[in-house]
Amino acid sequence: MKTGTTLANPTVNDIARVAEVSLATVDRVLNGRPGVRKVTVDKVNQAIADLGYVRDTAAANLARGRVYEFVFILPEGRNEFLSLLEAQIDALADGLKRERTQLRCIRVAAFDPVALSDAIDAIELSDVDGVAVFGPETPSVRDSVARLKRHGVAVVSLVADLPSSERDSYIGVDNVAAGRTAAQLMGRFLGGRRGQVLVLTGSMLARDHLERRLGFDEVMARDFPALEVLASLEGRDDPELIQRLLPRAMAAGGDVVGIYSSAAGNAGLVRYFETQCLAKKPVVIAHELTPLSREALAKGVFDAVISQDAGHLVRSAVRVMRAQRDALPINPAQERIRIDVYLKENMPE
Amino acid sequence: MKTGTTLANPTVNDIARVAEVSLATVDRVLNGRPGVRKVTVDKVNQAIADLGYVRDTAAANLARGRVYEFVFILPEGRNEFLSLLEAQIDALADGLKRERTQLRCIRVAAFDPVALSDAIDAIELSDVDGVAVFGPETPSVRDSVARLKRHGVAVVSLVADLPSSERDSYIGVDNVAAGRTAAQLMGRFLGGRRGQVLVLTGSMLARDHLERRLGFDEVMARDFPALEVLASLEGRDDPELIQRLLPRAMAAGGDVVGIYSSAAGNAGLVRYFETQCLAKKPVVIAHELTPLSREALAKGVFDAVISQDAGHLVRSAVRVMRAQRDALPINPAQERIRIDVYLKENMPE
DNA sequence: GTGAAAGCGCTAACAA
DNA sequence: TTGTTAGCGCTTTCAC
Repeated sequence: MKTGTTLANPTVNDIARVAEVSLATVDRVLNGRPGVRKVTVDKVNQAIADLGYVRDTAAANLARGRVYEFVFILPEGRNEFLSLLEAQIDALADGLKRERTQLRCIRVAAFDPVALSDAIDAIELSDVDGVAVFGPETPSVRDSVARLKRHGVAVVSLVADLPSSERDSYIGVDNVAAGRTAAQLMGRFLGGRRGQVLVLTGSMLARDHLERRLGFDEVMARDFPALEVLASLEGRDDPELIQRLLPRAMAAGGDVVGIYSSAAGNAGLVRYFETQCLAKKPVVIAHELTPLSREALAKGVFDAVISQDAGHLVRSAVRVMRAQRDALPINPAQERIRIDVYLKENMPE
Repeated sequence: MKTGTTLANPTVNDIARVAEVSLATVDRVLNGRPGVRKVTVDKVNQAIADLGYVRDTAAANLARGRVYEFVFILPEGRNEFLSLLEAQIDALADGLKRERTQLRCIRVAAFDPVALSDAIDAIELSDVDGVAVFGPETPSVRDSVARLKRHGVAVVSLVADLPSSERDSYIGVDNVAAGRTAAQLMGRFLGGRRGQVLVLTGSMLARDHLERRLGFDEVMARDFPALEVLASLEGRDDPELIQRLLPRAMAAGGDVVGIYSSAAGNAGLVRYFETQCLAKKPVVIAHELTPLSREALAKGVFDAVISQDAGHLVRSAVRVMRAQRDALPINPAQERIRIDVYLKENMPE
């Protein structure tokens, strides 16, 4: 706890005095603006180092009258997780107005790389400070991201990473680990039973879904060889489609003792259980805590839900983009999105 | 996303102009200072409402030259969770220096109400804005908290609540729910096995431990009648003591298939498993993710860990105390501390 | 290349 | 009871 710092923090005035230059020059050096002799720059930097100066961002922004403009690009589609995410963006946007920060939200056709890169390309570079992208990674998307970066726009990938693009960072959970977690819970909850496990996925294009499946298979194969994991059912996050596909798959499987719903579109799954009357309900593990999955948990239809906090996701995205724009450091621990595990007992609220 | 607001936010100057008063008067009204006629107050408030004014906190703090002073009171004792908490306080303190916020940390004898209230009473009221208290609730502690509140100091309870005191809010998990979660996991992981479950607790004085036990018993009795929950082993968060008590309890139990370690002092538990060589390892559920419990999880000594994020805890405490001091609203969703469930698959890092 | 001075939105002496 | 004014730490014209 002890601090050896002088109590009064040094200011630009102190730097100016020590370096024997004017405030304007200090500012120029501080912000890397041209038009200062090298010797002067050195003098100022020396003073900064000597005094242990740290810039007061609040004061700087006040003086600048700076307004941050961030845009979120989300897939279209009315699934519960997306609604949650958008609600959080709206809520934060409201609170951030007093902090000179504007949030905007764009929706593009889901699982459609062209639509996504078109949307990114349509962004007016001049009045945007950062872009948060939730969508599939393809060459055209990579190019669009590269264009943003070339123009100094902060870019983060949201929920699903774009690892080979130039995005500044990824805001979301480690989806492979999330899949592993689901598998561990599935295996443990099944407690030695044998049988088949059905996996519901969204799209093979979606990196998050793919990674979850990877992690799930890995742990199932390693730790629970008595359980047979069936091929994925591609539900495209579409409740109707899922509800249609499910009965067929369940029948074909033979002895399905577990269902892992690794994507969105839980509504279809829930409705299936409402209409069917199964002798022995399989263990169900799903993703994302939403009003729908909460109810399913409470009623015992879902046994566990793996989730990521939507509020944290958007707050984190904004913090990271702002830090990136201001060339300020971030706190990695604070920005790490946790893989939340919910049983009916630990649901928040 | 659409906003109907005028782009240029109204400032105190606008209010002054519209209300036809001076800046000083506006400021007085804004800050509820006395010495303004009722009619004038009304005029100003009218203008504020009409313009939809929201105060720029950054500018206000800049002008005030305000420095927040917050103190954390933690129990003494070198257990891993406390170290984690203190490390987070130190880390945040460092980052907060540039935001005019000072954090201090006091340690008082654990499980000792008198020491705690003495420590609270010793706080210099004049130079403290808020106090975060982690300790047992007793009449003397309640009185000490009341004294703080009388002097306008913000008070939050940390980790364990002081519900009948006048603390402004509680920063920590719902410990009853945490206990319930532990029980659900225990029962599910045991998958129908019968036998006994040992509960390790810290102190009967510690509200958090008590509440966890309550929740644990509730769910075990309701959902897993085949499992017999034994009386608590009071380990006082002391690894040595725990290591001594454990073998006896295990032997006495007969057929212990599960251990719920509801408090700190996991080191003793881990050491016990290192020395003993059990035929069939019981399912172990512990609290708080620390370097020690991470390793135990990774090695399969612990099966699950219920936790609360130490970083979140202290950031939240600071945000809440600051908001309280500034009479500003908080975002309850952001301040809600989650009950984290960790398996070896979803450990962060 | 460098500096003087005004101003961002707000607060706090000090006058009146 | 109210207003005038200087100033928080930083940026930014506009001169020199």
